[in-house]
Amino acid sequence: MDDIDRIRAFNRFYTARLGVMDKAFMGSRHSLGDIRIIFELGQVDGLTARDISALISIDEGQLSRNLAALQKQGLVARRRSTSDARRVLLSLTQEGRTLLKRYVKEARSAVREMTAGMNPSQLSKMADAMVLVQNSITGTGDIMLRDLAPGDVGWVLQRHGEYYAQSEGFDASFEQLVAKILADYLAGRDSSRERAWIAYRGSERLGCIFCVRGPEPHVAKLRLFFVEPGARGQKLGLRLITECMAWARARGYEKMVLWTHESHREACALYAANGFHVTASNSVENFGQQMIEQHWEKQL
Amino acid sequence: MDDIDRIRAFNRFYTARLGVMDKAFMGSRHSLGDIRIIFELGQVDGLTARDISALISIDEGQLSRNLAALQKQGLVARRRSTSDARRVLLSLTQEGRTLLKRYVKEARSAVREMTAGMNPSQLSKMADAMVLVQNSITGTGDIMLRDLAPGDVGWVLQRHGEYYAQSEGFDASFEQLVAKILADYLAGRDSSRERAWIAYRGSERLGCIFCVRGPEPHVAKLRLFFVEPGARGQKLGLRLITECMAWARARGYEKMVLWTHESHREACALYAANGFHVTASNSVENFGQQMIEQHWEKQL
DNA sequence: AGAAATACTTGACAAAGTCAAGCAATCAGG
DNA sequence: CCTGATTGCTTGACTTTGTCAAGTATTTCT
Repeated sequence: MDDIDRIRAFNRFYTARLGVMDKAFMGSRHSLGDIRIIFELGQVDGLTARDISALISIDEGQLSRNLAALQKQGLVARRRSTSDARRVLLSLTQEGRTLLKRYVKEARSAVREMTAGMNPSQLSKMADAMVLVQNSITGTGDIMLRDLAPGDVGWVLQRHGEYYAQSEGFDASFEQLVAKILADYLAGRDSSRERAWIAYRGSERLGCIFCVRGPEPHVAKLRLFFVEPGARGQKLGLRLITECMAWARARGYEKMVLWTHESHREACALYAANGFHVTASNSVENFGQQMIEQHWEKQL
Repeated sequence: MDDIDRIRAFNRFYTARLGVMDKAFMGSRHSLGDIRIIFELGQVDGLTARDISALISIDEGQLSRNLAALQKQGLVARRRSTSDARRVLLSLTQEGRTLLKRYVKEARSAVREMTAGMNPSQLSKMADAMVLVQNSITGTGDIMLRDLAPGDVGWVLQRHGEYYAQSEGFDASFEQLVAKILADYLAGRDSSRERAWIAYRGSERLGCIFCVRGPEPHVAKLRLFFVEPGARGQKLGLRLITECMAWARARGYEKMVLWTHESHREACALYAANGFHVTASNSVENFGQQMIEQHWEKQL
């Protein structure tokens, strides 16, 4: 069962689920169409008929009739636009607003019923997953950077371990090295000269980079640079490196060094594009793999 | 915007999305209802009309007419059950199967279109999230245990850091301690006397427990016991502890000790229920909090 | 054997969806 | 400022889908 099939299975499942929840409105004197119209008007005042038909994909003819009925019931007010007499600006009347409130309540309790039996943390995990689905499809949501927060260190370790095991076949000794780097960072951090950034969107972590003291006082070391595969192609790596270099420069460092492997093509390309150059390169066996390690540096 | 609202927002969003994807079938000579019937029959042969009406929530009268039409088109075969002459067993004809294949193809390409612009890892992340939503609602999926795999150590650190910071206000020194425990475990592990378990469901990690060497050779130490809040109430904690104790016993340990805090009520209750008793208890300040630490032990 | 339940089918309507035509207001270009 | 095109909405005519109740044949229960 590949991803496409999993998505199709979800679609089928959720179609049925939505059908069940829509039944919550049965018994009210309004159809689902009417209710959607009321919801839309509740969110934005002064929509035109065309706006609504585009928003909820309803036929304009149908909508026209629905609106006529809602107006007759005293729920919706129509007034001609003064600037363009073709348009009819729609809004909910006071009565309409009251009804909307009742429908919102019913919708919420339908959701609550669907999620009965879930504990609060399960519930917000599910809501997180839904937001992720929504953002994946619409491609929205802003990526931001922050300093380390609880759980971040573990995430850095987890993703380095997982990702490099999967993509380059690194063995457990790599995870061990990362664990040591992180433990050292946490234990003996000089906060004026060292810091880390986590890139995140909502509650999802998308990348990281660390700036730590190098071998000499005026030299900074870039470490643990990582961008989630799913978040690549959005210049996030560039953003992290830029941020890291700017911070190091501001703290008085004069040079920045880093250690990596030739096989990390994407990262190396970024380093090169940002003015780093290779100072040493030799073939070694590390983490159970034959590889070419590289030392890079750049004057800040 | 609370969880319920986020779920409602998702419902609205996904209703529209499903509507768009259903348009993929427009132009075929079948309605959505017909297509659903064909899909169901494609999955299971020999369904009765009632089965289908229950599966896809369609009125029996409607279904009866749909089936009559599909039979007339030579896509569906109806035969009376020999054991119960009221029932009509339905199945796809060869022609029906061919058509189904075409529709599956169209459905898959509609999904692909919806997810165009996503890279493969984003796509499977989204599919994972969908499976999580589905499992959250249906409550299904088996929880299993395994030894550490890449990424697990980081997850243990991440969740300990996050969870205790949030629930008990522990500061970063706790994360540091956990990092050290894990780094030590990875660096100097005696695999015949020490091991760890991760509880997981699908690609989601739900809990962990570690068994390591204690102060004396015949004494085992239980550490880093954790169950995701969202996975509690399913006896998973008990399962982890039982597994851990059984393993320690089998490895020749005679006693098991552990260190915890009184505030971890749920865990303490589990320890007590499994024959542990408190051997020492004193008030200390740890991780930025005033707390009562406890030493527990149990003869294996 | 007779009442009740089950598995459909049919008829009669109501509701929702679709399509094209129509009307008034506005815009764009000479 | 005149004219054809476009926009925003409405209306009519029609098809499709959804709903409810009643009907038939069969089976189950007692």
